[in-house]
Amino acid sequence: MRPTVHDIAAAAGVSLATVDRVLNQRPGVRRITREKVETAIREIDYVRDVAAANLAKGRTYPLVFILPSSDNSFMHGLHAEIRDAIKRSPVERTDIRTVEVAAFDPAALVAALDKLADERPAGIALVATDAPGVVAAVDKLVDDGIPVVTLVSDLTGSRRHHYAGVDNIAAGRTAARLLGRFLGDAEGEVAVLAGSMLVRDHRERLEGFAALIAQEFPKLSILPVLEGRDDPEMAHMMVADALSRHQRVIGVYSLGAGNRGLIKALKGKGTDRRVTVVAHELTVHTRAALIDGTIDAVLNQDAGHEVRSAIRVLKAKADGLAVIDAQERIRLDIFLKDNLP
Amino acid sequence: MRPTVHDIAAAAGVSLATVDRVLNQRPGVRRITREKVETAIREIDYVRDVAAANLAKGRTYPLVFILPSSDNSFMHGLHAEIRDAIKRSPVERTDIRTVEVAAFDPAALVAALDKLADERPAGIALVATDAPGVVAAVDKLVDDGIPVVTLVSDLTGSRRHHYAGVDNIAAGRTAARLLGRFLGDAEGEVAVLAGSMLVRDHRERLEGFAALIAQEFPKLSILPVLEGRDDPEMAHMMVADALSRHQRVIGVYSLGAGNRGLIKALKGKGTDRRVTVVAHELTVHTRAALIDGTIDAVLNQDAGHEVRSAIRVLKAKADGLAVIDAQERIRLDIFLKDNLP
DNA sequence: AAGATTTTGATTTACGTACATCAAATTTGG
DNA sequence: CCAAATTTGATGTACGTAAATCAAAATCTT
Repeated sequence: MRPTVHDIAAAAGVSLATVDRVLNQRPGVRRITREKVETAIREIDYVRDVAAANLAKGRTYPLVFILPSSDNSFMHGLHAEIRDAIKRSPVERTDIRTVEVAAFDPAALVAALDKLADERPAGIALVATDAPGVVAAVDKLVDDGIPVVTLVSDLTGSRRHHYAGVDNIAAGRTAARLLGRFLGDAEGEVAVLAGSMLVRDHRERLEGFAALIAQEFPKLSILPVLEGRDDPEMAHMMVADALSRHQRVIGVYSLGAGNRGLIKALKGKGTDRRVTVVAHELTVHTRAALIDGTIDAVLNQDAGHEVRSAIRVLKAKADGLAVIDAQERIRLDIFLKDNLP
Repeated sequence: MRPTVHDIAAAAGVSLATVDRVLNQRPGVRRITREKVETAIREIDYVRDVAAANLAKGRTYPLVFILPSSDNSFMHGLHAEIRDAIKRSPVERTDIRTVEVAAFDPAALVAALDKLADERPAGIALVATDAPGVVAAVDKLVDDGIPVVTLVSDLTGSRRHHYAGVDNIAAGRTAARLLGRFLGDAEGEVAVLAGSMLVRDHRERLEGFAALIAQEFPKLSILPVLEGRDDPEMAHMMVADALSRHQRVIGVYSLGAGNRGLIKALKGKGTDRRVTVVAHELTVHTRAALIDGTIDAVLNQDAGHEVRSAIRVLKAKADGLAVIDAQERIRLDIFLKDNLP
């Protein structure tokens, strides 16, 4: 049988009340006694029954998700997944609230974070905007003992407890290798469609992509990045224009969220021209394009996994428990038309 | 606040004891009363607090994993993951036992399953061997109300509650497309190395692979399958032999677990010859081969995810709870050298 | 060594559910 | 309509932990 608080008391030769004081860090215990209890805990290999503890405390986990108010299908998907998580709240003892913050606005994000410091939720998940002020605000929360995880976009240099998202440099490299290998020996140009170079994940994807193309596929040259602001109209115009102006374009890497316009432009081009396309984010549109052959591969991060992982990690950190690293690693999914979910 | 049994009692106008009788299916409740309580449960949207219930019951989930006694690195990995799960048992209230059964021996598997019917564990996970007798044995367990999930290898035609594994036909098709696209316009032969065609997952992978090659890559022809029985020596000999006898081999699909021999054979061949290789299962060997360029892509199923998913599903089924389908879908991982974990 | 202070112990209640027991009420059978 | 059988209610204990209270003991001050 699993050891209980009673076993600790017996092993340490103290009363239940003292064990409780130590376990819950209540005052009024001498150093020596505290150490005696802690030794006993280690020796009998006690782990607190979190379920029983939560029952006794009537505990819930107030969690806050800070999200940019971006209007693209990935963010919509993320919101939907959070709503699903909220539906599961009674069972999971969570109490999830979302806070929307203007996209790419470090000051607004810092303000939101500072406000939460007073509120003291059990944990915070945020889609980070990369700026020194944000790093400082996050570190302050961490110092205050509030678990923080970054979601989708990481915050390097900060002491956040965890990052629930993919490695975007690796994603860019993977896209480059797929495109390069799919194109074989062909020589030509590659167009890159991004949302905005102000976003860290887009920058990182481009960085990885460009590096690997330069290193391993010298026959391919990358055209200046098209920044479509994840807007269908704009992306359509830019891609159509690029395809007509550069007849040597044989590949496209779409690393942002504005794939609707891209797909339209690709379908509009002459059917004689074969363009190999790698895009990010699996949506109804990219899925259809994958099936009809307009897109050759889709890289994806599963928003549902990211949200559930963030919640699991925040709860675990709040309880001071270990997380299963392998379980919480967010994988970069590669979809061809044959392994669609 | 979440409704409790007291709220049910109040809503239904009965006593707590009656609610308890209904909830736990104890006898001595009139039809009408039972229905009244059930209506109340639905109306106030009651969900049993599983944590509290388990606490009261002192419940643990006795689970049994039935595994083939195969000696390959994937199965070793699976065993390791189960051992990890056993370490988490105190926290997860599981009590996991593994049963080893001779590989590819339906009779032995049926015997093991029948034996478990008496033991009545809270759930059973099995690596299925595909045979009518096994289907019948599994269906009997299901009829007895014991949750059953298949692991790694499914059992079509049975009424198992869940399958924790990948779609192997899709895996074969994905391998075919990767190989076909990587080879571009080249014409030549493709060698397939399998463990044994007696194993369902290997058969299915081959089926998907051959179908897609025939359909979309007519310039490639598939050589007769090499059955290496997942043995390094044997695989080495067979592949080396095939490579020397068939000078037109430009691609290899290794769909089994015996990649050590394959890698050795590939490294032994003349360096002038370029062979594109897609293999299954990420191990230390395939990982190294991917990095040094001997292998071009690795398809993988994460044994840890499969085990944890199986456990979650079995517990949920035992409690009559819903599972999050998206969370329990085991994905086919595609690894290039750039997105290795 | 007396009193003040700190530390420890003993005990109780609570969380939401399970399960058992006994008494009371209701229904059923004859 | 009475007795027997069934159904329902009332109540208490338990699970492992949290949290509070009050008394007792130990330690510290001077």
